[in-house]
Amino acid sequence: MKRTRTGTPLAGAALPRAFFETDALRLARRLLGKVLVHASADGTTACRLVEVEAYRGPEDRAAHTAGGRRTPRNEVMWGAAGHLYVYFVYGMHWCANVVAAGPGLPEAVLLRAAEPVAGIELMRARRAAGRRAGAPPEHQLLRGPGNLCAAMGLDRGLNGADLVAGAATLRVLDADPVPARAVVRAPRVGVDYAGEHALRPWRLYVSGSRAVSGPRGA
DNA sequence: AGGAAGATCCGCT
DNA sequence: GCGGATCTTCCTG
Repeated sequence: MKRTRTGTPLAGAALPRAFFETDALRLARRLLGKVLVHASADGTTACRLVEVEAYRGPEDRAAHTAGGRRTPRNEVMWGAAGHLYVYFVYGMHWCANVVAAGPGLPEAVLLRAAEPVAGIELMRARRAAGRRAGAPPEHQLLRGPGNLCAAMGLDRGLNGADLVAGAATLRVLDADPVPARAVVRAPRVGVDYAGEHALRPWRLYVSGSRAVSGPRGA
């Protein structure tokens, strides 16, 4: 079994469809600590999820599907659970979500931050591409949704990709769950436009992880 | 057809 | 803490 220096195993079983078929808030909680693996042509990268956010269907004004809006961009959110929803923001960043719930229920979990588990050199190379900034320390390679996508090589080509069946390009591997005492719930980041919905504590992160982005209050 | 806003990141003050 | 970069998507007219 391959282990990293943080001790996270890269040998967990790929999680089945049923794991994803629940509402986004529950899925967000379940995803903490799990390992996302991307086997690309350039090599394999894997990371342990430490920060996620739930986006919950038509009623959630912070979600792309607020008010039941269904567009080409958010189409994947309306489909079956266990697929990847990737979109482009601010003219330069990709963001990746795991689709939750079932067809017709547009819920998803935004992947905000993770710790490197495998393929760290490839992550560094991807982060360095098209950038003039110096090399970030290891714990910042996957810090923030845009950085996570960059390091993991997630972009438009993976929008709609199945995390459970079909080509095994992307998988979520089982790993030790994060104990309740280590889970912090906080308001979501960057959704001030959603009014009072922005205050809902649907951002979950692992207490103490240096990879967590944004405000890290007690 | 046009324009405004965006689930961000980085560097500088 | 603030603003600039940068461009797709979606809504309006």
